[in-house]
Amino acid sequence: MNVTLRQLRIFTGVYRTRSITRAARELGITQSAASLLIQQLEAQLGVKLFDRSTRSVQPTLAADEAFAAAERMLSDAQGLSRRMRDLAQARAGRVVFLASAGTASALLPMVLAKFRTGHPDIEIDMRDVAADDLVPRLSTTDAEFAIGSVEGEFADMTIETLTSGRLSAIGRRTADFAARRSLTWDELVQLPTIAMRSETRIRMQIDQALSAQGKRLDPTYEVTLINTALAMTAQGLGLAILPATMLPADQFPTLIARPLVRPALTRPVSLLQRQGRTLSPAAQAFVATARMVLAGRTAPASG
Amino acid sequence: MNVTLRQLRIFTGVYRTRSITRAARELGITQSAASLLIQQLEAQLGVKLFDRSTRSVQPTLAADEAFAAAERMLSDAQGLSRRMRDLAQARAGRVVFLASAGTASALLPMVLAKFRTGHPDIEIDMRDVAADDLVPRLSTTDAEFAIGSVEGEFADMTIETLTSGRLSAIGRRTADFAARRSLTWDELVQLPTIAMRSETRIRMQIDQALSAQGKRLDPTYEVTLINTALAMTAQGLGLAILPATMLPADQFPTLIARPLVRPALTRPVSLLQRQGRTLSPAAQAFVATARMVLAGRTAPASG
DNA sequence: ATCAATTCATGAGATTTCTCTATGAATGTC
DNA sequence: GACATTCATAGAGAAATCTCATGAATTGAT
Repeated sequence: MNVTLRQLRIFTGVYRTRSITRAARELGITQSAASLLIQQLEAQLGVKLFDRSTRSVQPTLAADEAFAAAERMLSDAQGLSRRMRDLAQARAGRVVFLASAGTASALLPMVLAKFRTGHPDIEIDMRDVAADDLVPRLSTTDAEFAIGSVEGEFADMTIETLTSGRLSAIGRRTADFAARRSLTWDELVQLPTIAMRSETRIRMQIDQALSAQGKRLDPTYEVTLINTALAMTAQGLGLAILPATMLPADQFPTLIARPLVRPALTRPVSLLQRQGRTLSPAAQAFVATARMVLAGRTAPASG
Repeated sequence: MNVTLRQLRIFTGVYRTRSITRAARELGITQSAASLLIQQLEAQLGVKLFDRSTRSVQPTLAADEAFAAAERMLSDAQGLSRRMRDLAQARAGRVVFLASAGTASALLPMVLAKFRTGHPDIEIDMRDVAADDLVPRLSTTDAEFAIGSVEGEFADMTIETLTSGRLSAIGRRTADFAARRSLTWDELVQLPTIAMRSETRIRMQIDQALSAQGKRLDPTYEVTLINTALAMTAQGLGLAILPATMLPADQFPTLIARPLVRPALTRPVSLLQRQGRTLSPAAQAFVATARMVLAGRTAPASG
């Protein structure tokens, strides 16, 4: 057999209290059990640890040395337990995940803010990545999950839609615009529009869908960053063509979104995970927060 | 229950080999036992440590952290075992002991030399002390034993005579002197003599014994250090009056000792130990060496 | 597609280990 | 000298741990 932490625990107790009886009481075992544990430890280490008589328990020199080592191991053990408990309760740890550029800039900041209030000590490593890279990167890096607009099926991946936004026209809350329930893509032709540059995934989805119907978006402005589009819209330069989910209400209180129809397009925001890999508790907590925050933003099934 | 080293041992094995079966084999237990231990550890830490399927055993992030801590504890445990084994076998450690000034200078150097050849890594802390202080110091300091000329009984102390030297006249190996079997104290009066100063224990013993018989030593020279007396003798300044044990043959090859009689006096060299306190293995080894080396020097019972 | 092989999980039973109670021996106290 | 305290030990019972047998999932080969 081998040295056990149990033996070390009683050993340090005896060492400190200079009494088997007292140490046993501390640990909640009987004196005889403690006596036996000490004898075992001595046998396993091959060293006398205490000179004991019925009246006194004197540590030997070897015990002095052993004590230091034992204390260290026990505090390591306690540290390990505590650390693991913190991890389990998502009170500590680190969340490494991938986010597509659009999601990272427009949608995740509010998730991050919410998460931080509940889990202030968890480190977050959000890596923004081109949407096409989400799946390959997730397979190869240490990221635990990915959030972004991904459609289709992938081997060894599970996909869960967190929210999906209808492609919308976003504009200032004018009486005119607010009165509309929706707009058609055709109507946009007559209006100044701000769309994402055609290299972006959002724009590609739009162009594909429209061209299938023989239509075409011809924006007044083309930008790279979602925030730029929104800021320009807030300035009255035109209507931003974006998924409704991408509009942070608190940041742009003057703007409202109206769905675009004919065709109605939706853009999902999905959570990707590697199959058969549990998320760390911290990641689970983060995902839960994301679900909660984003669920409130899902567009109704139709409208 | 609590985390055990056993669990950590199998945990690190599984972590390294990525296989419960292989780790179990390494530890010499069955796969099912290993599987169980991992489950226990997970339960106790409250964290999933491996994502396991029948085909793969993937450590989680928590496992990465736990592994480092576990490795540390295990290597501490091994270090402890090894260190204790070294101590037990007197391959390491430290011997702290007291020696009376005379013993320390004349008798112990050869013990130390012998001991060092057999136990090169053991540290020695020899504290030389006035003979009267041996007992009180042994009770209060961390010295494990004491060597010196002590007679009588002491509470809580055991005394063992290691060697005893007859009080002798030490002189150069002249034909005249070598022919003598012994000398009487009375004969000394006509010879030049070198004795220890009257504050020393050796001298006090002599003076007491002689005065009981109405005699008296009247030395030509009085010195403090035994070595001084011997060096002077070697120069032919006179006969040194010392216990025969105090003559290191290798250091003074020209000198020989002849016992003094009427009265014949002996001076023991004793080992003092605290009762009920085991010596450390290193100290035991040292004491064994001392017994061995000094036994060869004990004067025959009479002659 | 089927079959064999590998690997992990689980349940039952056996074994080992642990712990407790009871008791004895030693030692210091009043 | 009686008493109280403390450690050691023996025996019984409880708890744990291990092994064996088996099942389920997955991979690779035929």
